[in-house]
Amino acid sequence: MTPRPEAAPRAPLSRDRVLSAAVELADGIGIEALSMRRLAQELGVVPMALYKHVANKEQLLDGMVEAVVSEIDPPARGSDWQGAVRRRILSARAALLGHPWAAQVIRSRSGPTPAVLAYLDSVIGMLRAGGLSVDLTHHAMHALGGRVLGFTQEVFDAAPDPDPAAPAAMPAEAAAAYPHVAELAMAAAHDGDSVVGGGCDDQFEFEFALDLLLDGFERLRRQGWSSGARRAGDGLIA
Amino acid sequence: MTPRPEAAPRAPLSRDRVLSAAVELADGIGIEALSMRRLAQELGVVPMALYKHVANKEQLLDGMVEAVVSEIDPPARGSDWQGAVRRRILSARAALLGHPWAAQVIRSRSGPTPAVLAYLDSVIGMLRAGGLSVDLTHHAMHALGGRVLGFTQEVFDAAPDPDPAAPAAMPAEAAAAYPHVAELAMAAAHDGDSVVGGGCDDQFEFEFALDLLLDGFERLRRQGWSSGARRAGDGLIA
DNA sequence: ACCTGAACACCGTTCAAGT
DNA sequence: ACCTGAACACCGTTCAAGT
Repeated sequence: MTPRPEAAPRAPLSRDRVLSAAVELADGIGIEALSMRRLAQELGVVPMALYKHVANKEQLLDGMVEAVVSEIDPPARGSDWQGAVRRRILSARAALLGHPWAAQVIRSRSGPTPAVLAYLDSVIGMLRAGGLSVDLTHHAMHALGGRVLGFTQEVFDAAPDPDPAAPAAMPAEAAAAYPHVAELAMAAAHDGDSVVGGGCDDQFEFEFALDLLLDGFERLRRQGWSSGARRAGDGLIA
Repeated sequence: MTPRPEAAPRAPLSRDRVLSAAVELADGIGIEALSMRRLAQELGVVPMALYKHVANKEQLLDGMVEAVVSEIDPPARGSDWQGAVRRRILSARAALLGHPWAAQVIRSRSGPTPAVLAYLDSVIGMLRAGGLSVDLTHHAMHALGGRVLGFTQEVFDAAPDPDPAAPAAMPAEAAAAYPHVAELAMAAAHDGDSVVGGGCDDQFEFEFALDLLLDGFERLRRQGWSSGARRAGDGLIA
């Protein structure tokens, strides 16, 4: 038999080629139809060949998340903290809008991948630079929830902390790479909480965000706000 | 062969028995491990027997959502609108906390089930009764996102509107059963949008919620707020 | 008419056999 | 040493054969 007549000789497989093919395929046929077998077929390769480049499907999904998150624009500089944070979050939203499956997959990961951590770190850094205390920054990040990644969803599915007794368990290298994340984790640790692990007071975080929104609605109601103004914040702060 | 020695003669299968067994099984082994075959085994029944009571797995999941949502406390009466809405949303959160898979499954449904619609209708009614305009109520519901169902997540995954040209396409019976939902859908329709379908201006809704939160953070920052107060809204409104 | 075993077209992944 | 076909233990669902 001649080797596969219709297919041009494919470039050799690589992790990058596998990941970008997976992203493109998920964009095209949807995340629920993406399978190792279907992806292999798309690459003109036997299914088992993929396992040379990703350990399993979980790691494939991790890699796809990294690919999408690295499309987010780097932070712009200048202007007030609210404008800077606003631009960065809207840029994340724009990046994820091109991949409708991405928010769901990010949420389904058990923890943040490095690119996600780096992005969160930069947003935290912007809030801190704007003068928000560590405490307020912590709760603000929870309130933003998945908005911080461009979507109206919590960033990660609730997963039981694998080791709740662990103190500020962030390894030194990670703390160096993500200093703002580390600062929050450290501060939360003396409550037995961890901003990275699942140890926060979820009920408090939930009510914090809920009350911010309810108070905002009440303020807009008193002002007779209507969406003609096209900006919720307009006129809110004297 | 004697018929299945260990199992007591099972009560005859019914839709309710199938659904509550599915909820219990998902609570126990996780939603990703819940399969038609596993559920059948749990009920001491051949897999195909389930298909007498649910058309397919999608309809099984719909039924599971209905079961969980019907656990939400009915609305309490009295007190200000913020307190009433707050209590109802926290009750929804409490109901869903007992079923960690529920938020994810609700989001994965293509549209709201009747119990979900009824719940949303009641929350909308509370906001309207509190004096919020139809317009503000509409955006408030989007801003609350999945909080309205007890979790920090958009209620439904973005799905392309099957018929974007449809006008306020809510059937008369549905409009009668869910009058507050109908009011919002009607108001949004003249923009070519539908609060039920996917036709809203997502970008506006996203920025509306984002700006409410950012303004809230800024207000707290100016006040030197710290979480010792344990309530984000404390002192926000004069 | 009702129920159900076998079959179909899939999965992700292991493993042993081929080169 | 590398690659890969076959196999394993699953899926949801169809369908025809049994009662």
